Amino acid sequence: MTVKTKKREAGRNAATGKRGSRGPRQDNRRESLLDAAAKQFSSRGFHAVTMREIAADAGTLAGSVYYHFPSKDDLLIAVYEEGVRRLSEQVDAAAAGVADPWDRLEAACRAHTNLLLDHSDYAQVILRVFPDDVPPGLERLKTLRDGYEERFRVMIETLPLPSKTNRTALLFTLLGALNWAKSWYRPGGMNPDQITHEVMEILKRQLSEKDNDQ
Amino acid sequence: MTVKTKKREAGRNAATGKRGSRGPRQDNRRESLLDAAAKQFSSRGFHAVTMREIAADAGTLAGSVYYHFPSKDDLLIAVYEEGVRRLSEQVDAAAAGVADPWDRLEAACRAHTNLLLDHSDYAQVILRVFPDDVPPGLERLKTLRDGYEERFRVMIETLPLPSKTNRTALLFTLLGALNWAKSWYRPGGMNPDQITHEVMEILKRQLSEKDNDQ
DNA sequence: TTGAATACCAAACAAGCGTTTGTTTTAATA
DNA sequence: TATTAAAACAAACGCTTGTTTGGTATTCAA
Repeated sequence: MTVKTKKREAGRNAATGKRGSRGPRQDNRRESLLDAAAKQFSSRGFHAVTMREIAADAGTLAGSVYYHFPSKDDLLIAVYEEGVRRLSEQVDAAAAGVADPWDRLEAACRAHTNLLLDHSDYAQVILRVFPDDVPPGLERLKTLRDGYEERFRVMIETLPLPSKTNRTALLFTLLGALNWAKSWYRPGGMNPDQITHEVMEILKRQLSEKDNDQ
Repeated sequence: MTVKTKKREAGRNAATGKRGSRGPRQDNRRESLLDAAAKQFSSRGFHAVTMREIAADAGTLAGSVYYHFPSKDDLLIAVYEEGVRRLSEQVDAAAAGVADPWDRLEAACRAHTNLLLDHSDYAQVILRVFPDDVPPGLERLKTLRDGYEERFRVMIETLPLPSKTNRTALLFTLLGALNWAKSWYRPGGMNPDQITHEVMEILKRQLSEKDNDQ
């Protein structure tokens, strides 16, 4: 369950100049395993998924997973990290180069929502799995999520708003609305872009500085 | 797993006039079991909790749970139903007799948020447990949740708003913001009433009819 | 072509799971 | 107080879980 004596120094050796050490092979199944884990964890939650199911999904056996990941907990953490990485990457790319603060925020939210609703099992794990599903890794997962959300806080900080506006509340309202969108995302309904736009309309419509007192 | 042949006709006999039938005893542990299950499910999720833990929490043994509930799935459904019942009760009571549409909605939201953040393990189960954690009961849980949320839809329907306002988006933004509030509910931070108020301020501030075009 | 590191397999392990069973204790009724 | 249903106990069941182990195949640098 908790951290254990690493038994086989699994995975890629970190570029030690050590003689005789070799890099990872090209046919190794680490990536397939991560993909399978992301798919299963995101759709069914951490505890409902078994190592045998993940392994089968990746075309291998439960025992073999342990060559790449020391435990089920670590496998989840690896997926979670990759999820945050991909979200950060997409959101930063979408926001980059957009000058207007509101447009920049909306572009970032659009990327966020798209990954979360459609395009990434990795990202969806972050919504489905609770940090306390994995006691040993709890703090690490919280830190990862906080680091990701930080960029939204900064974007909201730079928004032109009436000075009395509670920007913290605005941040959490925005994130809550988007992260909850899965429950109103039905086939035949609105797509991620539309959902994002509607939420932004509601939040920004009359929050712009000039229209208001103060 | 699925529905099974009920083996012992457990629990309260439904007022059959049958001779010799007796009602439930007063010292029975059904309620303690429900409480324990609500507490555990809400804080750790469905699959992470064992029947033995729930039983121990209620001061009894795993096998004894089956006198009151035919399966773990059914136990969850019972908790979920009670959660929806309590939320509905509190929200309806809070909204009753408030004339102004915005004030009524805020009162309802305040009740909702208070139960969800503070005052009810039962209510919190609804946020923590996903319907597809329990495949056999999936539809039932979805129906329960939808029925509960319906009252918010109705309250938003009666709000005085610019006619172009997307009320569906407003509903989901509101529910998303409130249901996500757990992540910004930290000791020393805002309390449920304050959180609710801040969210409402953001959503309603300039959405009132008169200030706007159309 | 060799040899050693990488990657995987196949089988087992102990522990824990939800559930069932047969029996015993407890409380309310007559 | 005797009776009977309600409730709980105690122990086991079959199965699944995450994980470990020892051996085998595969790849690639030398």
